[in-house]
Amino acid sequence: MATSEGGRPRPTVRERLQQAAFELFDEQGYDGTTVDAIAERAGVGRTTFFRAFRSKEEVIFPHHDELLEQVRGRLDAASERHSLVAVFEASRLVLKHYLNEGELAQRRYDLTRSVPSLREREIAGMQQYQRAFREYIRTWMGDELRAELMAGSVITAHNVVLRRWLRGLAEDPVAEFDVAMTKVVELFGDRRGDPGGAGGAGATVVVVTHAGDDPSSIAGAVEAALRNDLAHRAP
Amino acid sequence: MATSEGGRPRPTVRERLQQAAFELFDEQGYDGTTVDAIAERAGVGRTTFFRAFRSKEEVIFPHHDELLEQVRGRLDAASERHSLVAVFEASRLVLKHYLNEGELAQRRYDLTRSVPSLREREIAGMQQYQRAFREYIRTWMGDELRAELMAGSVITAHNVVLRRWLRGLAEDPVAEFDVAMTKVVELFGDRRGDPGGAGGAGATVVVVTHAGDDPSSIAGAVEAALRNDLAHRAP
DNA sequence: TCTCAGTACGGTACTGAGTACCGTACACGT
DNA sequence: ACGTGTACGGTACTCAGTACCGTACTGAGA
Repeated sequence: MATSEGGRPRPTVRERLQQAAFELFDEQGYDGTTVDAIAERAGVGRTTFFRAFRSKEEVIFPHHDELLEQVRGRLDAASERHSLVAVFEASRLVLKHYLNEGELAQRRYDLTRSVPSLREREIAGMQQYQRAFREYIRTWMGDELRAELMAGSVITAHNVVLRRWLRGLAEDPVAEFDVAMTKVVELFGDRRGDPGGAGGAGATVVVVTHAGDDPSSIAGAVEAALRNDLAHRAP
Repeated sequence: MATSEGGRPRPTVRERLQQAAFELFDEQGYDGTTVDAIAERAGVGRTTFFRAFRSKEEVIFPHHDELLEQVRGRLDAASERHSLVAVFEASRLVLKHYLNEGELAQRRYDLTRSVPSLREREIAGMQQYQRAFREYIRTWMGDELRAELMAGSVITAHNVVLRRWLRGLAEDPVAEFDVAMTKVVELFGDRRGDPGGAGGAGATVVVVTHAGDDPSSIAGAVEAALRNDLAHRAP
């Protein structure tokens, strides 16, 4: 259902609302657009809008809750032996989600940069990921402060790469993500005599975190990551 | 003005509103309290409330803007030679602000833990400090990612100590702050061959960051910091 | 075909935050 | 006494979000 048998799939109410909303945001700005106007352009009633989206902001952050659940699931499913890899895979999950959103992510980025309330919302959302990471990391790492610092660093590294991609500065964001995560590992996993340390660091981890992906892409990603890494290392 | 000559200083409208607001928050919760109710209990009109506070949330985060300005000022005033110390002093400024707030900080903490919208607000506020740190650090440190990670870590370390104090777990939060910042320095300032590195690490920095404080308290703080540090270091 | 239940939708009315505007009282300096 | 600024209260408005009700469509079973 929601797609008639014949021609192109008929957009759902939710999709029509989202389309109308972003059109109006472009034309009049976020604050200048009322929910009534969105519903009217989508050809539905105001009530229907609030049935499709819990709030006006949720039009812009549509799949946040599901993604958060996926992240938690990925972390919970990980065995204790591969905790660090689990954190990487989970944060990579977030990055890939944004990459898949494509244009929507870009438009949201523009909006969050210009509308303070949306920026707050986005930050708060990121904090939820950080919270998930933090709680998970703390279970395997004794040090509370250290776990907190690492969780924050994972999120930060993710955000740096994501922002670069959103600004069109990153040709291969996934490779950059691996480089960034490698730096995080160098920071946290490469300690002197620390017990409970996270094992090896550097390019090895890059390969491991690619485990769930298409094998043919691994070689290229590693190559790009190493090239990037070397460029940063010794100038 | 605003204090009559004679007995105790007459509370300003702003103070009366804040008092009334927190009373009602305790009695009925944040969402269950309307601005009308706050104004009524304070004995003023609704309009006056919005003249004293820009929003209902601002009753709970009253001096945020000023503090942010102080942080920016402290960073801008720092000479390039002591960048790391400037970051520490600025983040210490934030911590001390909360410590000085005393009971208000505790009540806000309780509220932010139970009301999601307030938690978002608090997180967004912290992000502004992080932004100030990030932009400052990036000017002296070439590496964007590294600056971002460090700024995030400074904020995180601050928050960990602050939360411990708010939960009544920290006897000497300032000393714990110094320990936490020392760990951050170990993480970021103690690199192998990195140029632009942040010089020495460890307890030395603790002394330096105390430069602006009462000299008599330095000895005790250093002693406490070292004791704490040793307890964490070799168990 | 009729009926019944579930669902999806629209409409109305309400609460509450935040804004704009106007009127007024009470401080001052002259 | 006379303006003048300022602080305050009141009214009326916009808009997000909620609650509730009525109705049209749909599909299963008799």
